[in-house]
Amino acid sequence: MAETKLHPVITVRLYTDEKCFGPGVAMLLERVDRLHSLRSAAMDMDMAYSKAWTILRNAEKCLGFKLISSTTGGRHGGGAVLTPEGERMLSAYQAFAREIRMEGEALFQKYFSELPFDGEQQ
Amino acid sequence: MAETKLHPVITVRLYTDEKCFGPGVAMLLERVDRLHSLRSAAMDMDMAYSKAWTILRNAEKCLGFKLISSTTGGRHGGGAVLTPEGERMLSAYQAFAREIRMEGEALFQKYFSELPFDGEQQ
DNA sequence: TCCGGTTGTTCTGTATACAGGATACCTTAT
DNA sequence: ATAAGGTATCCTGTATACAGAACAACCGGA
Repeated sequence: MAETKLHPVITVRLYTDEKCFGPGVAMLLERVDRLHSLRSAAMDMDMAYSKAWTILRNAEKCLGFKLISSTTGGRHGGGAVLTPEGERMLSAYQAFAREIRMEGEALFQKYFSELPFDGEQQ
Repeated sequence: MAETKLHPVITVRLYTDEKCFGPGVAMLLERVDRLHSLRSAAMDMDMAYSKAWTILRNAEKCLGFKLISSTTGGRHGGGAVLTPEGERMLSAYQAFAREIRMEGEALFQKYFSELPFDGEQQ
């Protein structure tokens, strides 16, 4: 019945009082860094611009500093790039999440390898 | 503005094709183990019995084996206890999640300690 | 002076999640 | 018999999340 083997999915979020940084913000920042536009970033994730904007605004408000720097108008209508703090935030989060997930794979073996999760006994 | 310091929250879920085991199921199982009743477990979590039942049913269907063993009727109306597989699943998940979270605390220090997340520069 | 393409912001309709009710069944004790 | 209390299941109203529309502001270039 199980086409894919049982495997762990580890989600990393950063909180203060409320949730302020998670996979969604990280994906957005990564795309803003690449595409220099919040609109393009949202489109690339099949996400409404308004939602992307709300997510980022909330993260910034909660963290207390700006993650992206935007300009409106001009040659191509404007755009957005990461602030220095946004860049550091993103790379720290990505490295952190990657290492945690690696650790997770190893620990999963440790705790779930000898369990009877192959014999489907219903 | 940030009353609580920035800190990581790490969520561990187990998937096959779909999500089948996460913090919710684990909390339910822990309470079933303690209270010998799914109804009491749900009440203890301020969760509707029907939702608890649905969550467990889904987890069992997805994993391919039963997590709890129920009896109906009798002296106290019936009850539920963990199957041997349910017990092993629960303790493996709890140990796994605990160790991942410990690891997460340490890695958070490593990646986020020297970052300028104290000076709120707006 | 208008056009183009982006940001900033709000609003609305909808889809999904969830709480809680309603009902049937089950078995021991009274 | 019947009461009691839990399991098993479905159904419904609501609340939250989200997609997408709508519109103003902005500014370099034609």
